[in-house]
This record gives sequence, C-alpha cells and structure tokens, in this order.
Amino acid sequence: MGSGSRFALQKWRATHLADDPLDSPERRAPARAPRAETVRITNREKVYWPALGLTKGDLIDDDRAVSPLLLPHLRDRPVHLRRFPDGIEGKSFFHKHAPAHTPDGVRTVRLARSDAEQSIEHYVCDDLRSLLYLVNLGSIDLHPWGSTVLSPETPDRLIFNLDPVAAGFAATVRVARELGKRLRGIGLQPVLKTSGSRGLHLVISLQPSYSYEQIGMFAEAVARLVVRDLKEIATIERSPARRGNRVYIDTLQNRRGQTVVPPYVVRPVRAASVSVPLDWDELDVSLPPSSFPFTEVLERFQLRGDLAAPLCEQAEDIAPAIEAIVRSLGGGDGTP
DNA sequence: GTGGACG
DNA sequence: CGTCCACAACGCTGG
DNA sequence: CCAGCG
Repeated sequence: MGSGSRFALQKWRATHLADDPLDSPERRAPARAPRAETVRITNREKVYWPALGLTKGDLIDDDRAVSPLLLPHLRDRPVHLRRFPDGIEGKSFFHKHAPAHTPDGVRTVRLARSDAEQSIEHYVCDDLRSLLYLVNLGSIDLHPWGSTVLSPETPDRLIFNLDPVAAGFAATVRVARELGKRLRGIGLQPVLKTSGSRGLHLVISLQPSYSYEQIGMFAEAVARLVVRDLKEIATIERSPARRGNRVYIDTLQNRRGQTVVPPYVVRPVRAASVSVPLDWDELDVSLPPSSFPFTEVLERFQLRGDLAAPLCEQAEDIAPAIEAIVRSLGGGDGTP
C-alpha cells in the first residue's frame, strides 16, 4: 500500500468514522455522550466457514470494521435477515418480522404488506449497534429493500443481476459490458459489483419517482434489448431449463418486497466472499467473482477507495432513460 | 440463536 | 426445567 | 391446480 492510499484511508476515516460512529446527527436527537457499545456478542468461537476456519467472531469483527462502508447501503431501508445460526453449512432461514422483544435502539418500521391486508414490522439497520445485533442473531448477509422507509413504494435502486448459471464467467463479463454500455448510452451510470457468489450486479441509484412496477418494466425492457444483441449468451428466460448455457439477466429483483444484496455484505458461501464494487476497467475474465473474501476487503478498500460511494451520493433521474427505451422499442427496428 | 409454547 | 418449534412470501410460469 | 423460481 502506498502512502497516498494510506493518507486517503486516514482522511476517509476522519470524515466517516468521527468520534462516535453510532451517532447520525442529522436525524437523531443529540446524544449526551457517545454511548458504549452494548451489544452482547454470543458464540464468538462458533465456526461459520469450516473450510476457511472462520468464526462468527471473525464475521462480527469484519462487519464492525467495514460498517462505515456498508451502513450507508442499509440506512433507512427495511431489511430482511437470512440467518445461519450454525454457520453456512447448517440450517438457514429468512427472517423479516421484527418481534416484539427487539431491543430499543434497533429501529423497526411497520409497513403494509403489498396486499394491504396486514402490516409487518420490519427491521431497519441504521447504525453499528443494530448491525451487530442483527449479525449476532446469526445473520450473514442482510437483504435491504430497493426503497427506503421514506417512500417504500418507489424504489431508489435499480438492479440487474447477471447469473452465469452454466454460462461461465467469460460470457457474464461480456453481458455485463454490453449492459453497462447500453445503460450509459441512455444516460445512466451503473455501478458494477460482484454478487459475492457467482454473478455480477449492475446497480443504479434512482430518484424515487416511479413505482416498482414501472422500474421493473423498464429493467426488463433494457434486458430485452441486450438479449437481442447477444442472443447466443444472454437470456431473460425464467425457466432454468430453457436458459441453456446463457447468462440469465434477472430483473425480477426490482419488485416490492424483493431485496438487493448491498455492496460490502458478506455472503454465506465457502469462500466467505463479499459483494465487492468493481471499477469497470477491472472487469475481466481473470477476475472470478468469488474473489475478495471478507478478510481482504479492507485492504482492497485501501487500494481502490469506495467504488460504491456514488450510489449514496447521487440519485439519477431515470425519466430520459425511460423515454429513450420507449423510443427504441417503438422505433420499429424489428421487435414485433 | 433465541424466545415462547408445551409437557 | 428440558425440548421443540418457528423464524418469508408472492406473482408468474410451466406442467 | 400445483410446483418451481427468484
């Protein structure tokens, strides 16, 4: 690591960590004094990743260290947990209802279900204490919504999930490049990241102006155009059997109540990898997405900075992009 | 991993 | 007190 | 109608 990046890290720490990372002054009553970290962590020694010998304590330590990078992608969002109380090879379950015994200090929000028949109390992970509490429950990857509690029905994230299935990573890279090019061509700036599993994600930060349904339709239309150009290697076919060896461009995550794996979250996979943002010029066949176990992410941050920061810094107006897509679909270039 | 229900 | 159990959910598609 | 899918 060069001194330049060391300096960048220090500067970043100074602005992001401050004295009390638990406090978020613009939205909270001023604290009298920084509060001690009071979350009780249990079973630190339990092995979560047997192949690597990594424990729950290792995960907790990593989440604490990476929290300034991760929390901005969780803040104000309903979050679903996926819990692995006995590590990645044990039983797991999703958990979305925040029970009545949820401690004070872990925010929850009651939202109507999509059918409006009932409402559900959701967790919201706004700060380090909440993060550690939720991870102590056995959560490995947290799954935030693509919209915030401020306007739950209008997403501020647009996600394309490229799943290689049997297509291989080289084809996935080609599809990602093409999709990225097309999105930039209609004025959007997608952030590229590994899924932490096998695939790649392209994520766009949106002004929350459209419904999930509208955003989902837009995403599918874009995916359709990419498939038109790359028929041999890309598909939006939902049935796995009919995908063949093509990369699946999954746009179904742009739906209410669906979730989007955020940058910097650890995945419950053997390699203990993280969903890591990439520079577009890093995108290469030689970069398998299982790269970057959580043990290497801070080091990578020191070299590359926070490549996901744009997602939290600027929200894009998608209206011109929608118009452009409508034009190209209606433009009579062969699509019935 | 943990609280609540059951016996 | 020891055990057992729950811990999401929804529209779409293919069969 | 049910099962699989994400």
